[in-house]
Amino acid sequence: MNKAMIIGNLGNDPELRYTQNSTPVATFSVATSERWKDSDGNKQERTDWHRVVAWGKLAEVCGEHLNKGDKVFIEGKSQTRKWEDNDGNTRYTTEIIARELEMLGGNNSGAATDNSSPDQEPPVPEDVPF
Amino acid sequence: MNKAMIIGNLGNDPELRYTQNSTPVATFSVATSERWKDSDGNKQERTDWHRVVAWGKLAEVCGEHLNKGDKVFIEGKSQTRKWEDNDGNTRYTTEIIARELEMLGGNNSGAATDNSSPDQEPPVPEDVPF
Amino acid sequence: MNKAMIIGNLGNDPELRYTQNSTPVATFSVATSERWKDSDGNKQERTDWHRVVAWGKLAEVCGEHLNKGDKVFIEGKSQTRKWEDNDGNTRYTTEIIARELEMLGGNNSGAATDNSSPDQEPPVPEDVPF
Amino acid sequence: MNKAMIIGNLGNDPELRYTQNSTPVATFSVATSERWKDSDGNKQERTDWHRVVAWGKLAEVCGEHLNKGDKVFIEGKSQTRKWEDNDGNTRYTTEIIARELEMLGGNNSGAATDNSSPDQEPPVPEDVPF
DNA sequence: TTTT
DNA sequence: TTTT
Repeated sequence: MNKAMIIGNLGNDPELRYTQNSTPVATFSVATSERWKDSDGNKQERTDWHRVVAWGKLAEVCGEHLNKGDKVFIEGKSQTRKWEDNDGNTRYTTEIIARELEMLGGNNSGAATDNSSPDQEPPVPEDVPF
Repeated sequence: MNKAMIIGNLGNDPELRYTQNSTPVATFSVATSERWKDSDGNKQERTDWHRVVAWGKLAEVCGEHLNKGDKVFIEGKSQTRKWEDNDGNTRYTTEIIARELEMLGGNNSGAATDNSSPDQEPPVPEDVPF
Repeated sequence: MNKAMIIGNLGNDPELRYTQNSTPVATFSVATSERWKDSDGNKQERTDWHRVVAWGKLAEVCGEHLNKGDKVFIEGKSQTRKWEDNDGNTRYTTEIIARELEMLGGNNSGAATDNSSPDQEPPVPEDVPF
Repeated sequence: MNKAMIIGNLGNDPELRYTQNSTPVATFSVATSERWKDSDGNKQERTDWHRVVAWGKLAEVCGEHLNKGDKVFIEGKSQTRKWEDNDGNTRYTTEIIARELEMLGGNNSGAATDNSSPDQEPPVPEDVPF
């Protein structure tokens, strides 16, 4: 078993691309938050960002129906990919490969704007058996 | 919600350390495997490695009772930590922070030997609120 | 492991009671729905009702903040209780004993009205170790 | 979402039957156990029995490879079925409809013997869309 | 680096 | 980068 489940909000609009095989791939980030009180009784908060990858029909559903800010439930598996940065260093990126997705009614108010050009990102996922 | 659940085998004996606060921390890796047939009917297999971190009493249980090769069920959350490698590059490592652990009866035959000195590892997790 | 996780809507306001021990207990029902297309391409829908029981502080949170129609995520374990109906027959009721609960922003519009007096219900859960 | 996950041991050999549609159905029971210390420091233990139903190909895998005593991980959904007992009373039975199953290496020693003829059981599950 |  |  290798199972990841998150409920959180999209930090950006899904990016929908296609592999050389014409398989649709959607990628986006989801933030989960936890709140607790520390030993001094002060409120603490932590946000974790999860990279999510969806393949096939699910990727297209994401591309069409998900927007920045939306709250979603995602179930999938956690996988770590190897890639090389510009300096030839080996890097690892862990992603949730989505298998199921439930929209939980989000903050669709206002136009979602894609956040582009981060400094350096891992490459687009390659085509793999689903 | 931010939930990770895996069933897999330990790739090494847990390393048990203590933060400056004397909080026990155990770290180890767990392999999950999936097998499937590709479109040509050929058997495929993929192994994913998960870094696991346990805190407090659970860390001590891991240090005492878990060994390389053991099969375990682990439930926790997925968190990504930032660190700097020797060249001053920012790196990210995703870990499962264990909350529950169930031993599933593993391969305790033979002495488990710790695998030491990988090229470069992320630093030991810092003391954080549980 | 014995884990139940649902995302659904409350069918009634939680009933908050107290055991002889003064331990708070909240009970309510949650509906989950699934939709699919059958082999003839017709849309099908199925709703499942889950009895949920919360104990202690979580029971009080439920009593204060949850209302009929609210959408929630609930994690807990599934337990089956034995009881006797009015005719002395042994009956079984399966419940989710909640451990974690996340409000997902529901249908708070309008006054929530409790659905009362079903024909025959299982008795209130007894006081048990948490 | 409606998700049930258990790790436990089979209380009996799976019963494999076929619906009028020739769809295979396997049914069996799985025990999960929890152990804890009560407020007086005494060890307590509780066993919960879960009725599991598998359909289609998964049912056949269960019929062929699972035996009484085996340890398994099961993932599925929780559903409650209505039926009538011999006195015409409406009864409800909650089952886990399995979607995934992982064998965890169990107690295959000795011949597994089916436990037969309980007083009164719910009828065999009907054929439903998967 | 594990295991089947 | 999200959300409450």
